[in-house]
Amino acid sequence: MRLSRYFLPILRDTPKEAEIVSHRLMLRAGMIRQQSAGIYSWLPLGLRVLNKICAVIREEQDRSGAVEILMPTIQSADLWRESGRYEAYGKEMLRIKDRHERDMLYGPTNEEVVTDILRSYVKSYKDLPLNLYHIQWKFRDEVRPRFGVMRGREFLMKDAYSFDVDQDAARHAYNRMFTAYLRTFARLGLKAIPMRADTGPIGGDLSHEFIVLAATGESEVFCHKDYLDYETPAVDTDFDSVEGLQDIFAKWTSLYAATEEMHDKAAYDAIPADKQLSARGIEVGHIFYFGTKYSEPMGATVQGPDGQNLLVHGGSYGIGPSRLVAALIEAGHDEAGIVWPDEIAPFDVAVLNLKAGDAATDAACEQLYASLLAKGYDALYDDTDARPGGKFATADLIGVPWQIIVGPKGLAEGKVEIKRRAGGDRETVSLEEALARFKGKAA
RNA sequence: CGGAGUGUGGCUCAGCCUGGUAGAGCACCUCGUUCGGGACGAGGGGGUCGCAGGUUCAAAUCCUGCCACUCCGACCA
Repeated sequence: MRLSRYFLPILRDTPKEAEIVSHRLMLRAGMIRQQSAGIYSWLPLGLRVLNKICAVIREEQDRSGAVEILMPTIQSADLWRESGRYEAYGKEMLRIKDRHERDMLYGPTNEEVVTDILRSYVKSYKDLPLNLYHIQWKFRDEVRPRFGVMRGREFLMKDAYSFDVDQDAARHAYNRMFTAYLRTFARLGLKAIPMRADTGPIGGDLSHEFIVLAATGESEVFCHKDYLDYETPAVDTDFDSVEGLQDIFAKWTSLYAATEEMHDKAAYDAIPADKQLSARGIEVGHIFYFGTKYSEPMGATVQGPDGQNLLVHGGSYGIGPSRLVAALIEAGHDEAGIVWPDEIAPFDVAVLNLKAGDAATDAACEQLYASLLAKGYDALYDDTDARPGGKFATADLIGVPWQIIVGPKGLAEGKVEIKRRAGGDRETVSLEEALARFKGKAA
């Protein structure tokens, strides 16, 4: 992308409403624009990051055996009356009427819709297990939205729904998502610790929140320090192995870890003092097993081998990609701006032309830029006539992991500079070497 | 929903107390000089002062009501 043709509205001043660092940086880097309390437009840079996060989530959901669908944002109140939640949900649910005065709502979650899909098509135990997920915008009319996209009213959510013939099978489905979540957050460069959680209005008796430790987290959390050193389940994890996944689950739940609501002071005090970890945390994922809570009132059954109708056992599993953008910034930033994990950065590499208009620097930059594109990189070419200092500041602010700095002085000796965003290490190399250094995105 | 604030050009803010017909910096446009860590000079464009009503010869400024947004708390798969 040529910066001169892109839409990147960088702000030099920090908008006054932003209190926490992720919100400030998202506004300054031109990633989002607030349209209303807790409701945001995603600008090109923000959308790139959001899409990259979704791509990682999709890969790990697919790997675990979940199947992607897409359900609507607007739902009929009738389904929610069936489950009993139309009355139970409260003012957080945005209720609307269509032109025929029919009660509709903007979905805060999708258990009812997905259960309706399941009961309509799935009639045999042979069709289970099944896990359907989608990535869709949700709306919850929070009393007090805050912290930018960290706690918005409208937010993107990946929600998966598992269906199984009995509790044991559902337990395995739960472990699959548990494992997929460990892998997803690790790939995003986050240390997310599963903690026993309250099940809230969704109900059920098995639930974990995945918490990222961050100074600006919304809740207080307590856990055993050893979790920080636990290894992420491998890429070749067998998601069909009941024992294998149960082992992973057992290991990752063996030590104490709880949020404030579930905190057991006695159990925490029993941890050796040097292993106690009390910190603030951001909830980035939440998984539930809720049994027949929805299948029973909504009549979702399959026929078993003996011809009997069995109520389907369900679970639901959520990750908030839009909140993750903020969580990643909270976890990765410095004075100059955002430091993304390489896989999530909006651009892989930037070419900074320090003197646009100079024939030699233009030619070298064009060559580098074309080469990077040909090798599959998301490359950003700053071909504007901005001051060099501004170019450095912009590239650092938006967090481009690799920056190739091309100016007339260095070029006179055939040299360019390669800078690593994280840590700021710089290296002067020949133009040829810079070209060779970036071998291809897959490599 | 309780408490506290804020609304003035795209952004950050001054002006309000003590009414007199709107300013600064950044950003933007033009020209020139520049260009290796957010340049400089000259010229220029852009504002229903959140909205409505009231007081007054006169309202960004005073009064009333409303709206929006922010922060603290309660709330929150």
